[in-house]
Amino acid sequence: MAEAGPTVARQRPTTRIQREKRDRILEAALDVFSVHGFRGSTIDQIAESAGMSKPNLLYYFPRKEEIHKRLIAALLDMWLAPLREIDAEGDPIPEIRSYIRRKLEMARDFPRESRLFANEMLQGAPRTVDLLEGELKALVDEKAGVLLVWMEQGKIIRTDPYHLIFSIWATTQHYADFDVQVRAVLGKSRGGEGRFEDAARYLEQLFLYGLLPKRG
Amino acid sequence: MAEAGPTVARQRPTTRIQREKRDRILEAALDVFSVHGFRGSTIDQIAESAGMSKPNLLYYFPRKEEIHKRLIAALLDMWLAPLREIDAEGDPIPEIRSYIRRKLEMARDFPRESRLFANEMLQGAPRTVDLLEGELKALVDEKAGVLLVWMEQGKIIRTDPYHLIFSIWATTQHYADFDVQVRAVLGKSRGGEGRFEDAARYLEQLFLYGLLPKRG
DNA sequence: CGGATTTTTGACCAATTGGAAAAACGTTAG
DNA sequence: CTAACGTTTTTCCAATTGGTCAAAAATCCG
Repeated sequence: MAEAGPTVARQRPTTRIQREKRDRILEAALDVFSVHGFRGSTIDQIAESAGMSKPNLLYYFPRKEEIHKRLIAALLDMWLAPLREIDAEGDPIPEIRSYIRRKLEMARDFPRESRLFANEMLQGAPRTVDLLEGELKALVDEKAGVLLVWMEQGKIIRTDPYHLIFSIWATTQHYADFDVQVRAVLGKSRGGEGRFEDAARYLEQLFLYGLLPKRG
Repeated sequence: MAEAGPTVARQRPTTRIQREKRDRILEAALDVFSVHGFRGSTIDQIAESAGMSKPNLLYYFPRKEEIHKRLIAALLDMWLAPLREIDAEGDPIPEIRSYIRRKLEMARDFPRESRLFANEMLQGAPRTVDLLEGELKALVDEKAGVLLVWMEQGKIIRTDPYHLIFSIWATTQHYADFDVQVRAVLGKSRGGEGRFEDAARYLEQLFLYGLLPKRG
């Protein structure tokens, strides 16, 4: 009998308004969550920042956690893209250099995403642990393998590939997560937009040559 | 007339109970604030974690912000101690090495303090900005000067001393702030207690030699 | 011991929180 | 145009929040 027509409620297509509002909500939520964390953020805050009423917002995302989950999922994907791009067939040094550069650009261009992630980590990743142990670990394992090969080929120094990756994450994300501190320490004169280029230059030196002057 | 005796209420000395309870509260508050941030933490949570009732807690610290302020103040002092210890008269390489080591030990032994600080930074340091621009900046300026001298003496590579300090902060604190992620990625086999020694070895290599293999 | 002081409790409050329900309002395809 | 659907607002709710207050209980000291 079923073939005669749609008897069961079909997924209605999302309307223009739905797409627009959902986007506005996610934008606003990113602002709020990235600063105050999940528990510290309120639906009211997000709604106001998105320019709508709380019940109106809840019409699009029935609960607070839904919004947060969506943000985290989108974020992780984007966040790992640079790591995915590391090419085992490429030249080690340029590959690592451009990985660092891309990560630093992300810290500059998407600081809210970085902070959202940092907030989640600080809280023990209650809503993200599975992804970390699954998708993330798998990807890092793979790239750590690539690094190991490069080390065995003598292309880069023999060292711990996992901690190498951690140190790239740490140094680049620092400029998003600890932005206030960076600005405060650099002061008005050097805390301007130039700080990312300075950081890029410094990090390149550090990762390639370290701090010891060349001997001989 | 006033000399005859104490007519105005004197500061009574703090009792044993006061000292004990205040300590217990600060301990509990560190647990809670370091995970959930200021806004995400509740007095009830802290009180329960400290094993006392909310009104009882409020008897010792009349408001939530008071507790947080005390924690941040104590923390900053402790946090900057290793940087203070950098000795302009000392040998650059050992000085920097032991600074890295000390910072890493702090991330290992005081992860809650590190996370409390990170939380505050992520939120834009609303209760800490003054300290950052004052005390902290002054100290970093001083030590950046020391590093500059070392660079001019050819003892270490010529580079940006501020970003050098940032990179040490970032790489060491990462092991406290992103602990969940580090454990998840390293997995059960390598995520155990050994990870700090591995990190120490790796960071020493990185900061001294970089990733390029020695040529010639 | 006994009175003064310190500490703890229980009851309470106004504001805020996440969310539900339903009515009112818009939009749009037929 | 109008019925059906999508959207928004209004009203409401119970739980939680930071914090008060007076009374009760515990402690301290001579």
